[in-house]
Amino acid sequence: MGVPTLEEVARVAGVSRASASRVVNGSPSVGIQVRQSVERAVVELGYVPNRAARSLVTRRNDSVGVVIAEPTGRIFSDPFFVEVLRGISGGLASREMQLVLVMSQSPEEERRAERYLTRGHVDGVILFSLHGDDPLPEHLHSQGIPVVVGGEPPRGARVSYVDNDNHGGAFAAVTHLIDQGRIRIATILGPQDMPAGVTRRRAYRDALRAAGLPLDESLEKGGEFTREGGQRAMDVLLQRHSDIDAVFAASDLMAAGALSSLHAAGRRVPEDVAIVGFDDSIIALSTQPSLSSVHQSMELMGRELANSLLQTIDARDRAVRRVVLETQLVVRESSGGPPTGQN
Amino acid sequence: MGVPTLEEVARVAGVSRASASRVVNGSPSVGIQVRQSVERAVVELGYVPNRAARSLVTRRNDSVGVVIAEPTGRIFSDPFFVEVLRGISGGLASREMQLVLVMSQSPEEERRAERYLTRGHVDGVILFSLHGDDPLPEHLHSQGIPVVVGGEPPRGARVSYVDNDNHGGAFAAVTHLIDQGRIRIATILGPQDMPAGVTRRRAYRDALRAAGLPLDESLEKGGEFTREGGQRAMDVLLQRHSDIDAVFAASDLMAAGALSSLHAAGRRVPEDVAIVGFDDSIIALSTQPSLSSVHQSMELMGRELANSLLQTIDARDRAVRRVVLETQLVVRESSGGPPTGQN
DNA sequence: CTGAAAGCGCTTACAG
DNA sequence: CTGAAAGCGCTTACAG
Repeated sequence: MGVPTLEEVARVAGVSRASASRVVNGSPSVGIQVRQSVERAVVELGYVPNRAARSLVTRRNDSVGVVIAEPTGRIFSDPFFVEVLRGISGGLASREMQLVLVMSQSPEEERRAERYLTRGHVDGVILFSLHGDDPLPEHLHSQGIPVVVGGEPPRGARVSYVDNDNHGGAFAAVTHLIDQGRIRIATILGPQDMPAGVTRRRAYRDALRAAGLPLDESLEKGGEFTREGGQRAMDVLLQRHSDIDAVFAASDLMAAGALSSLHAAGRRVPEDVAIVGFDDSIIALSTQPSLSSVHQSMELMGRELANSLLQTIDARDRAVRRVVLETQLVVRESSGGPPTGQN
Repeated sequence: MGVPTLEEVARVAGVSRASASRVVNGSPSVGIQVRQSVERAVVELGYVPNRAARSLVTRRNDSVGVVIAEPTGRIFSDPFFVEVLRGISGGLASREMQLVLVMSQSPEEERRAERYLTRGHVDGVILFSLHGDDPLPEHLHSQGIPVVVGGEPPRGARVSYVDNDNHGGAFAAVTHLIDQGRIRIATILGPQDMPAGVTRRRAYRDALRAAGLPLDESLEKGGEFTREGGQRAMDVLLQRHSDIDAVFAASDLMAAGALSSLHAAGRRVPEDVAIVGFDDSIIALSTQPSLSSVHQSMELMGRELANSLLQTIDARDRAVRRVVLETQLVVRESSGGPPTGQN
């Protein structure tokens, strides 16, 4: 007994193994009679195709690799990961494709991962949370492996990607502060070796410019993408300019740090200084006061990543697909929104 | 050309396919001569075994399924997930086992996931973040599939598991508050349909009892495992007892909510009320003041989950393995620790 | 539309 | 210790 095979399905249905296979794979050229009896047999026996056997002949795997390149310790962005994974999982589910998760924590493991991915174990690869100029996406792509990247890919990598509208979101955030009558608006920059960091800075400047406000580099201060980084940056900014009345921080975590700094300096938020973060992560609701922030849907990004990859795999083309997802400003207490738990 | 096969390796090495296979699989009964020439050929050709072909005959998959049963929306515990995944990934890496992630977001998807897992697509399953009395672990186990659960499994499921020492951690937290001279110690309970919630409550009581402090049920108040839940619970507790001088919250997120409530009520933390959370998540460092909390290593849990599962798979036994991981109290500002960023 | 047959790349008794 | 051979469960030209 054990697990039923196609052979048994065919026998029960009274047809050849080839016909049974055609029905199972939805081939159109199958007689209605044959189809029905095979379908009945499948149900009766509880038949499920053996992936390995199928894979051996089709040379497909019905699986995609998902690479999280984040080294340990950069937990700050963790809350995103699961959301993205959820989205990918959802996007893959309808196709019965499985999600093979690859996390490399050491250069050694990274090499192993790359070997694994290039040896035809997966039909395509989704990469996200890339640091700096990671050569992996271009590398995979040049080997003919369908690849799509979450976020803007490293320079020089001619691969498909799905990104959030960082510019639009940051622009809206700064414009919101301006609309509140703020005129000395500082910014806490994200890492300038990450595309998102660079883009959010550009949007900050563009928004000031659009409003006719003067640019002043001393109102910009970067730091690590951490709470402490945000706190220190805010300390410095306050020291430079005691008249700052608003801050746009490139991440919620940095904004939370800035909040501490402002608190320590005796500034009231939002009365003295208004502040807006970016991510709209769980942190935005944990701070006191609650944090205005730019919302981005990481689950949607995951779903789009899956869709893009599936399209590339199906099309077998080498076209570069780009998708930019809308972001949205959520106003909370820290920039004058109403108190308490609005979602 | 294309990908080299065992056949080619054998030809280059001048041996039979069977011998080549034995070398690749590390069989001991192979002559040194044969071994060396095969190894050379493997390197020369860059040979990597075809998983599908191997799987077809061995009836193993070299993959384990990881199920995250968490429905969308319960993001609060997200930061854990990636850490656990990282641990699992690390634990699996040495064995070249792949991690197939299964996230089901609807009952429909859950059925599909279960079908997938029971059809021999994976060699074993790791489950975590189970809610209530999920029948899945027992179900899989009864079908002979190696299973290990992260956290205490649902009642009635006789399966292996890895858990954090919830009792020890909570006991230490409450004892710490007592040591600080606090005598009216309230607790914000976690969901009582989750083992962790029940155990932490029991530990709270045990600690009070051990110190000779009276038990008082009106000092216990539960709520959802959210920030708002914590806030509301604290509101109620303060209303019941204006003389509360300490709080043990069953999660950091609830503690953050309690902090807001205390703030709104004009209580100073830790001067008037000391507070300790549980999880030592990123939230503990985002609050103002920083939050004392019980640390648990979710990455370690992941690693142990992988190890346990691998053992079960190898042993082919049905033994129930239990591992309890140490937790550790981290004292920060909210209970009298020194200010600012100690890790 | 349907079936007989070849073959995907590997492992593993079975002999020797 | 080594090799010839069978067989894992499936798909897919190829004929008809």
